[in-house]
Amino acid sequence: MTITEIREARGARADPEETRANILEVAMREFADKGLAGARIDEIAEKTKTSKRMIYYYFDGKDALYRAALEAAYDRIRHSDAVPDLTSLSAEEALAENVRVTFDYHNDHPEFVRLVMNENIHHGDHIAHVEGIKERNRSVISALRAILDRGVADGVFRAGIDPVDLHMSISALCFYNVSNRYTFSQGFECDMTSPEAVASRRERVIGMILASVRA
Amino acid sequence: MTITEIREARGARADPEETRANILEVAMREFADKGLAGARIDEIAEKTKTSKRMIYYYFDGKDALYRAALEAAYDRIRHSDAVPDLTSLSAEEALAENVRVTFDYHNDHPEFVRLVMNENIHHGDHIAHVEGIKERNRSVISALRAILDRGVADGVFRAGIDPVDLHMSISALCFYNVSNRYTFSQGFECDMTSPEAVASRRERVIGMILASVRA
Amino acid sequence: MTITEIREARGARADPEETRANILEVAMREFADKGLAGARIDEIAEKTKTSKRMIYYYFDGKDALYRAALEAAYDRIRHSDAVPDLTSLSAEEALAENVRVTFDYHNDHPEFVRLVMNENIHHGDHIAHVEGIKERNRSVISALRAILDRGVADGVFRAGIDPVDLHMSISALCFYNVSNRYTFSQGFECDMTSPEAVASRRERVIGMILASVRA
Amino acid sequence: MTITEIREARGARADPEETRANILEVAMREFADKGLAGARIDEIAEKTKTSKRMIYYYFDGKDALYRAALEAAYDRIRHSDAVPDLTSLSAEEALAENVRVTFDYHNDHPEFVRLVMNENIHHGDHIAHVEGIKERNRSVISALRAILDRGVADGVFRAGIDPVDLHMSISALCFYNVSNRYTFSQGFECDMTSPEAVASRRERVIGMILASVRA
DNA sequence: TATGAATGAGCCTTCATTCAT
DNA sequence: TATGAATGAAGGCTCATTCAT
Repeated sequence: MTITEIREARGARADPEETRANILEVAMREFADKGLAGARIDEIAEKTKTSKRMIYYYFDGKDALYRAALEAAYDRIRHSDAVPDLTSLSAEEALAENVRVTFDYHNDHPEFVRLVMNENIHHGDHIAHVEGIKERNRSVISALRAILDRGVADGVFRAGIDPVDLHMSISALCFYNVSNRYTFSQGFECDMTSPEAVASRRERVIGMILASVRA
Repeated sequence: MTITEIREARGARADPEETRANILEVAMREFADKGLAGARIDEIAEKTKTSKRMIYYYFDGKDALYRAALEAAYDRIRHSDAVPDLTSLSAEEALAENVRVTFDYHNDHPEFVRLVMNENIHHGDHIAHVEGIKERNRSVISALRAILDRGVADGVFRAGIDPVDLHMSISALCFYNVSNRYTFSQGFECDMTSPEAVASRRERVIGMILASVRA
Repeated sequence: MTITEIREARGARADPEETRANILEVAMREFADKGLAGARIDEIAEKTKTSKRMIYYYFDGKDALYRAALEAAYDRIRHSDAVPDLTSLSAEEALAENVRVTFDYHNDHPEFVRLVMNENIHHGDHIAHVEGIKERNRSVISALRAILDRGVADGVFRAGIDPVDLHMSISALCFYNVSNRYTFSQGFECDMTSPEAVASRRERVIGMILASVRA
Repeated sequence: MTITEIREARGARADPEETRANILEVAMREFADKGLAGARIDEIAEKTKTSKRMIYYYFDGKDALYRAALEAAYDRIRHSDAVPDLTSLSAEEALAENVRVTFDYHNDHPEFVRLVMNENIHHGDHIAHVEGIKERNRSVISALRAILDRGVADGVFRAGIDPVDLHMSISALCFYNVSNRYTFSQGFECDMTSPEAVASRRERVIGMILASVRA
């Protein structure tokens, strides 16, 4: 029994921060699952520990809640160790690790992938309001650039590779595996979610990216 | 004056096929633009040459119309020459051309890409009902397999490459460029839609795929 | 039994114009009774022969319905013979008749008075959108001016009286009797609605106006 | 630094009377501005120096607060010198002064006028609960009666004038200028609020009242 | 006395769908 | 085949009010 549960059992109030976080968590799942238009405030409220009214108390309405959920999803990736320190590895190993971590993050956080899909369905209307994305992205790019530079210096990578372009390729290969899971696996009658399928696909993606930068 | 206009001027009935096709065309655009939940029957009807009632006459309701739109989108790709005859080319040239055509199809038909995104948002619930997809896919795979086999025989491609896996990579790289256009270009402050950006990305995607299969 | 009632008894549809008019009629009464903020769409719908949905079909929402009700109230006064032809009467008799008609119109149409009160509560925000008011007002003023001119020519009225100012006085005395009925009659424990009270007040108002213009 | 600020800085409690008065002041303005149904407790609370909870602490709820505001408005008029001692003036001068003061009071206290309008919108439901009104009114009437009697004795006023009826006329002319400001000035494209317009209207109202009582 | 958090009822509005002609 | 009118269910949101501290 957590402290909060004890409190609640005693009829005491829950922590406001917790209430807010709980709403956000549920909203993230619902918006990821059904999209902005498809999600229902009532349903979100029901799955929450509080009432519908509190959604309007802590957030401002459906759109604002969606934006908050989007922001939270990006926030989470920012504060994860999605891009660990790879300076002790060789350029090739570092790039491989970078891809591996990216692949796993997508695979482990389908709700993030789906929120991004959704945002693209909405022509990216809300993402501009989400702070901190560009900084995060800049650090991703500079990490990649460092690896590329090292690889070029070591004579293992080709020169002239644009890190943004490389990131796009990595991202595309990692994203698609989650985003297009349903249509692809149905259309081609193949498994994309079993641990084995995931593991083997991950290795192939790493291989593709490495092959694309080799000298 | 078109034939239809003459007919209408004479008080004659509009061509049922044309009416149906018109509704479908509008529905495809609307569903691609806003998604299943976001699109509005009223709005679709308004952009149609006929009335809302006809949507229910020709189709069965919103879901059925969405399914019909999805089917039409896949139908269109099937009847396009998206996979032309490449037997006269070398294995490498054939694969490059295959990727090029796929890339261009995605780029030229964002509504198709967006409908597929949407279908994945809906967990692929409707795509099973769409006929003819699997045949199309089988032919895509067998075409790729033929190219791979030829390349292996010619000693230019590695052996043991799974054509489904290769198609997944091609698809991912082509799809992402359209599907994640909004979030990626905003997040990384780069252009993804200018003819130059598209052309250079296309070449890089081709290069990546070729590099990944080379012996 | 009206034709419409017969139709309805037979299960046939009511006349759309009638439906619209019915909604408007009910809305006028409700808005007059409770004000814009106090009136309830649900309650209006309930008192209607149709459903709530139809309010949004024929009008656009609460505000638009309120505006339509306001417009209808002014429309009604415009098409009433509130300002009859008085050219056959003497200037004094004409002015007296003008006041009498104005007084009676206010007394007989409290919902009009109350809608105007309401509009003033809302700082006249909606009245600007109501067409035809100014024309009506101009004709009211020109009628008064004609009477005044005649009276001056006949030597019975003072010269230099502003017809807009005179109309303001007439309007104030007629309006107040309906608008402030509740607070005044309670505060001063007097009757303001009995036929006798109305008749005697009407004569006094006429007397005041005449006294104010006499030479 | 005010005494209250010093108190607050020392962590001392605010003066209860002051808190109450502050709430009432804000409430009066808000109810006058938007009406009972249109005013919002939250908005009132926000404009207050204290919190929403205090509204329920000091008053009982929205309706009670509205009643208190109404009462305060009447209270204020009661304790104003709206009806000064006029015994030293001639009957005509006294009546003129009475009208002038009444006119100015309305003009200077639009929030009072608007609260009364509102109360009439609500069919005078709350005014019965407001104490002290009738006494005030009785004194108004007896003051008028004294002036009338004096004027009759002096041979300048007609006999048989009902002071309540006279007060109704004075009130109507003074009230309308504020209450119907928005619709009248818009409808007749005239100015009703400039100092000049107010002054000239005031003189005409005085003139009308005097003309109506002259022998 | 004071406050932020919480609530449920009810309000305005929209949606996909069907009916009568 | 075609259309304007009609509908009920549900969706998003706001309100006055109360609770626990």
